[in-house]
Amino acid sequence: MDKPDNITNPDTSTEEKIKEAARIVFTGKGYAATKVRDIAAQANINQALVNYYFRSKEKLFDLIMAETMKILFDKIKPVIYDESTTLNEKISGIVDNYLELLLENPELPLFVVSEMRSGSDRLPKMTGNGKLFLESHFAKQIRQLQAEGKLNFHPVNIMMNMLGLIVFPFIGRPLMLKTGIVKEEEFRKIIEERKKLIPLWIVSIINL
Amino acid sequence: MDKPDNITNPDTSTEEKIKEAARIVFTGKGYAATKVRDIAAQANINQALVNYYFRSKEKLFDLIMAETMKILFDKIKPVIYDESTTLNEKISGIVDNYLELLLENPELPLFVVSEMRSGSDRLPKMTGNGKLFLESHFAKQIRQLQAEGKLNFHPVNIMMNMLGLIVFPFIGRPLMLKTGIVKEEEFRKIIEERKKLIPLWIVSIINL
DNA sequence: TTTTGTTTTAAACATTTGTTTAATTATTTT
DNA sequence: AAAATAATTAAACAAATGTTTAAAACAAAA
Repeated sequence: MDKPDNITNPDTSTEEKIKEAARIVFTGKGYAATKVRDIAAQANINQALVNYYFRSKEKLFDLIMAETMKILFDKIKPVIYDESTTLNEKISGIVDNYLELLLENPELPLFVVSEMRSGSDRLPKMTGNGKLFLESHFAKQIRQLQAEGKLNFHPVNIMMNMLGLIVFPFIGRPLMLKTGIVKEEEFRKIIEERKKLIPLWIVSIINL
Repeated sequence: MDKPDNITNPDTSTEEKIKEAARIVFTGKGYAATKVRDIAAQANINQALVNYYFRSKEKLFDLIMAETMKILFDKIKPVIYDESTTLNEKISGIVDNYLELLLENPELPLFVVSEMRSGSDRLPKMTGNGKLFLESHFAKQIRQLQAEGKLNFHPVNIMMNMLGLIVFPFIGRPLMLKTGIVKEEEFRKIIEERKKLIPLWIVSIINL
């Protein structure tokens, strides 16, 4: 019988253990606050192995960041490029997919935006992703809406609102917990509730 | 005649210069990425003076963070405690006040939430601020709404949505600029537009 | 003016932290 | 089994970074 945790199994290989540990520590604390020693400790391996497998802290970070961005974009790409669905269906799809993903990875939004500060270097090329969105069927449907005069504001507001409503609870979660405005147990329930509500809200906003 | 930039003028005193420089660098890059040397350079003073006036990087940071939180809370306190205004008026007041403040200080939201990560220590007591909000007239009016059965979801959603709609554009700004979804020049115009729109959106959401 | 106290400076210091090295152990190849 | 290659380790290294020091410059008081 095959050992499921064989050395050849990439999921338990040292390289993969380091990547997974790096993902956890980087997304939890950000690049600057993360020490290579933290990653080694999290992975339960010798510190030198981090450099042995990934050359440098920065290279490892770039890898994690690129993978993270890919996860985020892959999650909506099929939805926004689907030419067979209505705008409303796409909105529901985006909300569902993202809230599900974020419930599993609550630190992702804060991780991405904190590393994307104005003056920051070490940023992956994002222009491609921007184009990818602007050329989507979703974007086309919004432009359509605007062309028909059914939109009373700048179309980018739709994007801002949707992302804001989806993502903000996760970004503000530590703060809301800290201030006692929300309790830990309620949070998940509230997010589940929002899965149904946000699409209604967005549509209501569009048709205002 | 008095010199406006006299040595006794607290605005140009060394201590104040350091504080202002620290505010700029901390809010721009976060605690971990900020070097004491960065602050000294930004303030055009000798590095040792930072420790001379503020003892340690951490003490200086705590001061800046506390002042920042105070600015943020002072900005809405008069609005949410005003017993003579309607809920809708309060919403408009909050949106106006915050968007105005954030147009002047676009990095504030990202600064606050990045330093408030789940596992982070070095956080100011926030329970007081939470109470401050929950005891406000604004919170009372929302509970009232709920008691009358006019609210079809958890009341905290109102808070999440309002803050999300106000704050997210500033949090996502670097990313949106980077992806090319928004151009620098449009941003301010869009925010100005949102001053009128967000209150409408919130009210529409509440009454859904 | 002399003295005293405060502010500023350059340098040194100690610690943290990313990276490298050289030796050891484990695995693969011949 | 022997040789070669790869993975792992503990230690060392070098650069960075927060903090301290001791002297100099400056201002205030006597």
